[in-house]
Amino acid sequence: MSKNEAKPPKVTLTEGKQHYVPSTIEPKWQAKWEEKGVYQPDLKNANKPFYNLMMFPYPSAEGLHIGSIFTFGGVDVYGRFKRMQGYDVFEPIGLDGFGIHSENHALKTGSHPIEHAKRTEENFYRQLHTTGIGYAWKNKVETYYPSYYKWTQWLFIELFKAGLAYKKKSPVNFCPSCKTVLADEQVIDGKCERCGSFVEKKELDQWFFKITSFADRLLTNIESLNWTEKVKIAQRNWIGKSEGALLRFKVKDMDIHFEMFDSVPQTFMAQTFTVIAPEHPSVYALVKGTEYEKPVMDFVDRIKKKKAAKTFDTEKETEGIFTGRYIEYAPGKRLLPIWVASFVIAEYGTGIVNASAHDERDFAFAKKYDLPLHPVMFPQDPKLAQKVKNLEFCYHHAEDGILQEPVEFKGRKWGEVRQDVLNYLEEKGFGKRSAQYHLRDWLISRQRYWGPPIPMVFCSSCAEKGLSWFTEESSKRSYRSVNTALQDDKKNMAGWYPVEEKDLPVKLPYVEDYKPMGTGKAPLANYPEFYEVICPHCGGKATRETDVSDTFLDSAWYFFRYTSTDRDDVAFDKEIVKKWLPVTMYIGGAEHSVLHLLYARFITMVLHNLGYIDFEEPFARFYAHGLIIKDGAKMSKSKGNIINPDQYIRKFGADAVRCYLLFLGPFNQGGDFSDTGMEGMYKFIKRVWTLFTSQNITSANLADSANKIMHETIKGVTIDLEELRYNTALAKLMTYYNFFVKQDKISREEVEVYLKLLAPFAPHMTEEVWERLGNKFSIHSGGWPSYDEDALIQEITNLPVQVNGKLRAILILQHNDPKDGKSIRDRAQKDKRVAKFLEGKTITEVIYVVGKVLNFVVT
RNA sequence: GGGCGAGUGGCGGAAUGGUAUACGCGAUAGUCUCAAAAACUAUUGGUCGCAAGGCCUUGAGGGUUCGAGUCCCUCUUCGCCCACCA
Repeated sequence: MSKNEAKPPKVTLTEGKQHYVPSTIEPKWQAKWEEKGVYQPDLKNANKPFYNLMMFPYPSAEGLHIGSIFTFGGVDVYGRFKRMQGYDVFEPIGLDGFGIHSENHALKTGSHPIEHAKRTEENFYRQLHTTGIGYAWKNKVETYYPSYYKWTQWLFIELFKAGLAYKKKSPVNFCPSCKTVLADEQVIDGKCERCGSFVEKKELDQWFFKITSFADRLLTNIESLNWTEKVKIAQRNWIGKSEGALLRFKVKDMDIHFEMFDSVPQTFMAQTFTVIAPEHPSVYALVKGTEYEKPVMDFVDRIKKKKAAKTFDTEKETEGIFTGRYIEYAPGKRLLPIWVASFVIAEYGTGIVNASAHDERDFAFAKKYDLPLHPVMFPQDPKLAQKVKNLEFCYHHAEDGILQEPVEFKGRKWGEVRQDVLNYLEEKGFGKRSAQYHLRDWLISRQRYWGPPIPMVFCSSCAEKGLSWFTEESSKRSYRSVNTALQDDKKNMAGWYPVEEKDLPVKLPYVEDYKPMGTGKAPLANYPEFYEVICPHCGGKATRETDVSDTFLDSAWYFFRYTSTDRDDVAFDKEIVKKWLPVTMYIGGAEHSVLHLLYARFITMVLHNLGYIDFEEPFARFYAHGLIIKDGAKMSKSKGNIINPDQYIRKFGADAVRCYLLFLGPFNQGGDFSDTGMEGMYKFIKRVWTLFTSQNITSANLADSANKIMHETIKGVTIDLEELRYNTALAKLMTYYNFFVKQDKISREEVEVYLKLLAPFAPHMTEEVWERLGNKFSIHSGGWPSYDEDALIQEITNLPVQVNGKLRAILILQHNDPKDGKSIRDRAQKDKRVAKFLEGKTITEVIYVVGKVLNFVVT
């Protein structure tokens, strides 16, 4: 026989051949699974609850794209694996449909958001049903139905009553195109996250959640979470805790004191001037009635306008103006001129700070306006030190910089002196240790239509009397306030009352004209029939809040609701939540690292504080999946590279599509989509089908080699699945298949084990073959195969032999060959491939790692 | 500017410090066929060689080690996130 002549395969594939037609078997099993409730756990009585959750989808009207099959499929593989291991897996699905994105889409297509949502919902669920994912369909949740947002509103009220929701005028990010306010997190490079327009600053009355009062707990709890590390890092950075000193200074000739935050207190003696943010409320007080009033206030106006304008580049345009005032700087016994400076951030720290020669921005500012500088820290190199003295460059953050002042710290290194300086500042009474956070309060109100109306009522006559829910109702009932430091905010809430729980939900009325107005008022403000109400306290005329809440609030608690969709008397069933939460495995995109994940943690902490739940972290484990891209770019409508999965599912079946996507690359990385590879995966599924549906299965015992590879594969696939390494798990199954094809016969045991290992990946095909083999329904609720370590012992092992670390030969060792160093060494030296390289050399050392390698070191 | 991560065949990718390139795609040749497709068989990092076999190869350079894709340092390219945070 010549080399290339075709050999018939050992296992005949033509005999009794059954064609693999996914389009008939897939819908059949989807219907049966649902009918039998295979994926519908008994939430009350489950013994081994496992909450396997996919991050709340926010589907667009176009429906799922191929990337969704990757992520949803990957989540499902894990759930199916856990279910087969004997867990009661709860894998619910729903959709997040409120929000600007949907509303904008409705505006664009000229339909009403409600109709738009209905269409999206229908399409979304239709597509999802074709994927065969093991969802608990009875527990669906959609955020825009009153049965859901009733409880979103309830949550708002709970936060309000706890003193965690407040309203205040504030400069906010306003998108002129979306005509709404955006949270800081939704502004990217000064542009709107949604539409890309440049964001403006506007002063508007807004509702906030006091997430900052949880900053420290949100930060410290991160340590205990089993989350993808980069997401933990992103959260830490976002919370942005900075420790340092809070110092207090008096303004010369005025009864004004300023507190200032200094995160680098080591060089405090270098401070020579003070800079204050243009937006700082005290700027006017400093200059009022002086010759500086007009120029300074003009300057402030100009900078404010510039900042609001789209072209302001903070890097290049540092500007300032002198106020004519001075800080009495006690530590240095000198006066510091106060300047208004464009680069100072009003919202960070206290919006005013002393400046020194050891900060780059301050240094540059001083050079520009010829302000005094007084370096107090120098490099060890005398030449460089002289340059610092001459103010040739800014010397900062140098671990081994030597301090000269104050005398108490003369000669000590910057990097070692921090704690001592902080103690010193406290002892001298200049200030105290303090921490600042980058995290801001959560701006929760939106001047839009498509969201849950904020369930609050304002009564102006109560407001005049200083009355509010806090002065009236809360004192009648014993209501535990979460935050006792909010007395001032509570006073500012005069006139506000939450809607009574019995009157919830405040339904979002169907209105024809839902377009945003761009006036700072929401569309509902045009509908007196909506907002005109009776004050719950005095019975007078009052008005409803017409803003709606941020869609991130909808998604900050949905995982509670999934467990209790049958209850309309509570947001969630405490007992069931206790049983199922925290979520055992949460899988989602890393792009939600800070927004959704932080808000969900915050809401969970609040519910914990209010006594509703006994845990304070919602997600025990979070795994960030990767993205499927197309031609190197993220799929997006604007690029026109969105791939619709429908055609592929129709052609290749859901099993092949999801296996292909998961095989592309590691689950936490994703991959680039191409349809050539999909054909290959389809062929693989088909080959497995053909092999197992042909009549070659015997009841014979396994050959030793077959036994070994079976146990090897069970072990490998089990470990890979636990780590969500789907691509390598599939590779192992392919290798195992390649082994089958070379066998004369296959035993029933092998086939069953193989089908089970493949079942999480290809649920329909394996279920069908499982049934054809006469097994009991369903493969997915049957057990997961276990492996036997003893079966993994190698009969024959290969031992690489190296000379100076270079591979020269491979020794084939039988199971009972002597494995001691001497025997192995003797054998290796006799091997001609090795001997050749030892000839004429002196062996100085022999490294032998049992079972791994033998290495001769020669000279 | 700061943080995180990644550079491995034609392509996607695999490798607890111990046989680099598993698995798949693609490609080439063959069997079957009137032919094509499908299916199956074989080959497939580069290079020298008839062969046996040799040499080279994980972005570049250095280091640690008996041994480095893997650990350390320098550089470089790319990706993502944050960014006037005192």
